[in-house]
Amino acid sequence: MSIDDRPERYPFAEIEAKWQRVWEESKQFKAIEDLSRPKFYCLEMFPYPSGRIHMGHVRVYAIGDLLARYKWMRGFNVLHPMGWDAFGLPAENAAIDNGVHPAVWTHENIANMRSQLRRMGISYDWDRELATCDPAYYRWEQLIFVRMFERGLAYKKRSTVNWCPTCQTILANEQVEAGRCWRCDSEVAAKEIEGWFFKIIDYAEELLAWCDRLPGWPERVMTMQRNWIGKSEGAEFDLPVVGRPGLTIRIFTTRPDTSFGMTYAVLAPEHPLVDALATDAAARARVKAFRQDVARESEMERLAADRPKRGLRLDVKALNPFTGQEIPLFLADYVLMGYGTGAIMAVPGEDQRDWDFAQQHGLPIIATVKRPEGWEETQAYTGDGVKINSGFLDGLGIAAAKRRAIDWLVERGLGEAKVNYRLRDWGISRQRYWGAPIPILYCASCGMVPEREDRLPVVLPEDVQISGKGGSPLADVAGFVNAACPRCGGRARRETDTMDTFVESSWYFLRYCSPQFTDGMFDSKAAAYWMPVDQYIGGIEHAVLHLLYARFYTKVLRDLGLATVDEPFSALLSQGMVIKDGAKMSKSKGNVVDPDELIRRYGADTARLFSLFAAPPEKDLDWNDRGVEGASRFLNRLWRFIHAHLDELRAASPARPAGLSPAGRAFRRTIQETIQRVTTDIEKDFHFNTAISAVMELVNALLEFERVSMDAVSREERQGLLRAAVEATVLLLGPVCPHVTEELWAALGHTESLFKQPWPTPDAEALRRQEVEIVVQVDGRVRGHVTVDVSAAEQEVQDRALADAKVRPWLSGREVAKVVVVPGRLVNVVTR
RNA sequence: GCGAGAGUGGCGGAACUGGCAGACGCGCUGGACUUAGGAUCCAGAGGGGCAUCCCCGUGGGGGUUCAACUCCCCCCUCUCGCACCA
Repeated sequence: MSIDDRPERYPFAEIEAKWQRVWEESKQFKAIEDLSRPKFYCLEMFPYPSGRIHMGHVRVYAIGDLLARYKWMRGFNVLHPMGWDAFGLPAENAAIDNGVHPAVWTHENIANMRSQLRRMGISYDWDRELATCDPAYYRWEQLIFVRMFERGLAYKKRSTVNWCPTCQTILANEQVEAGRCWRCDSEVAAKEIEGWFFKIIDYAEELLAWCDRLPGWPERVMTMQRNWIGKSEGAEFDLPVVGRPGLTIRIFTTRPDTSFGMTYAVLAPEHPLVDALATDAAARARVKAFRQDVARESEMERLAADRPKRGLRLDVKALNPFTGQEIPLFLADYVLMGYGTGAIMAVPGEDQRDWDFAQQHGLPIIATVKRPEGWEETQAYTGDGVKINSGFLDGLGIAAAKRRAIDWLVERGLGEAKVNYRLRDWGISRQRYWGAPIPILYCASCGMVPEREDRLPVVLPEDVQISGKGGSPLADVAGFVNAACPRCGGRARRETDTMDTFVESSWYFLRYCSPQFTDGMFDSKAAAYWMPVDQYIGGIEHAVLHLLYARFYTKVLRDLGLATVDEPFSALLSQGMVIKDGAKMSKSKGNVVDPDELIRRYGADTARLFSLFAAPPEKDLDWNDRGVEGASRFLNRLWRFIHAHLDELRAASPARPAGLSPAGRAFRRTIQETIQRVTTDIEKDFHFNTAISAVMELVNALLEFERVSMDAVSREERQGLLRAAVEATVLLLGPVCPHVTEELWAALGHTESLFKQPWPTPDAEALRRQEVEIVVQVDGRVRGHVTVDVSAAEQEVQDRALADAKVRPWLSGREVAKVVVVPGRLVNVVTR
């Protein structure tokens, strides 16, 4: 007999389909702007329509729905939308593999995933659904691109970029993980190419500053963003090249105080000045060979930071402006062209990398900071101390010496204070088809010209051959490429790169505020009402990718006069991965759980219950099929109980708080305590797992009370309390298991939806205890328990504890040195 | 290497502000019901000592305290992020 045929199971399939239909037909979760009510914008990261939802989706959408429904019940006007991050490479790959057009493939996948999500019974306002591949969506992104272009925030440059040979496109820095493509894991190569960039560096300072002003974000994510932005303060100044008047090398340092210890200087191998410095043919040949060497190596093995540093000594020397001494110049692979000025002063005494290099090349090392007592010169010293061997800086501390050194440079016109960021501008050009076209044209007479706003959108043509063989597929579409110049009307060529799909996901949360708006990106009134997102939920993998881009784009939109918020997401919940057997679910490992199968066998409510119960949301969730059984058993038990007692429950009148039996009073307190616990678990730190375990305890107590109360208490009291407990259980469990609870709510005789009920609040009177159990310890070990009146004086509690029969033997023959009384908790008797 | 986080039963995980470690669930053991049990119900259960009772236990070592999973110091292990960023 198969599991599915068990007659004991409640009819979840029927119930779930029924309530999904009811909610949809009544448009129960439709969000309408209403200034008289507090709003709550609950958003989960929208999915890429890959074809099927996976367990990670089940988890994140279960979390989001719990919060959304909870907030509904708390009286908030909730916006809870869903849509599709619909542009992207997999659609193109599917086209290459199966000959299906990316648009067709994408729309089929959306239809399939939409129906899967509907079967989960999530409280979305489906009327706000959007897909980013819709021209009605990306036209606004193109408009913003034009505005950014006009302000210099979008620009084109030739540069060395990250090239994914498999995806055949540029990647942004954020999309390279340890030298590999974030999507396909191929090794990324350096390639010199022209591409479009967004000037995110202009916002580096503000993005960093707000990292301290978003208390609703996990510290972990903020730390990652701070590190990614990588602000460093220091100075930039010129080193004159000896014997070459007018020729100087600009360097950046965070330690201008160590300038007197500069014993050589280093340029990045690709530094543009190298050609001017290597004058004769032999020197040029050496430089060329060295560059090739470095290029080959850095492609092969750049992961090991501790590999030996390679260097090439140039024939020319530079001048240390602080000491007036000549110092050798090197090319070395440990200096990067992409950071600072691509050249450094080397201070081996106080920088470990310079120290390593100096050791390998026999270069002098000078200490410019006094070492602590017992310091052995086996490595660079990077700690604090007093300046030595540093001319006018001697005797100063490091911080003061930095300021003095910068002043000195400024006075002589040699340099200035400078702030650098690790963050680079966001490369958004993709040499691929399935993305939003960049609305730029190239005209022989006018040059680079943005498309006229009244001609937007630049629609992505559908009749395209996708071969996957390099180059932008759009370049082969004559009808797309050849166009009239927006300025002079002459012949022009369209840009054939498309935008990074992270651009679409950088503003979809704004579009949800007014998804059908046709006069602009979004209706500013609607956005002013709904924004910012009050709770954003998504995976940690976007800690710097999407979450940094979205913050940047929101600030750009604000500065363009569109958005009214500084930050898009007030609070962020980063949920952990779903793993099984200790590993991330993947086809190759054969440990994939299919949500469809799960819902078919157990129902959506069970799938949601287990997803929320098995682990707190920020931790990885270890999927366990037996655990799902347990969740299912719990719902069945509740279902059976309510149906077995339906007549009693329906007939019951609320238990009167006064005149309850002691057992009844205790049970009533359990109910109220559960309400309290569940509420704080949800509100305080999203600990849904403990909230659910509290409800499970209530159900256990309910079954127990049902067993023992038959003879112990009056019929009226029993039925009233059973009803109170059952109603609390159903209400508290509603946001977790909405279908079965809605059905049970109706079965109890209610005619209005469970999700229109106010969230229960605990009765303070019932929570109050008359007696408390006090732990009695002797020398820190539990030896007994006494029950005392809550109002008992400390002395009385102490006397009772010392008199307790279990405690007394531990005191005989010992002298009581001290008694610690913690009111309401414990007594600790310290003996000598 | 730098930065962040985490180490608690056989497993997932609880434990408020320092106050009974192991809630809840899984698995396990025993029992009931049953033709049957992979359903359901009841009971048990960190490890050890025949045991009402006691000892030992939150990665390891030290410390503070009447009292430490929780606070402080040192060490070990694991996960994640960055990876020569001057």
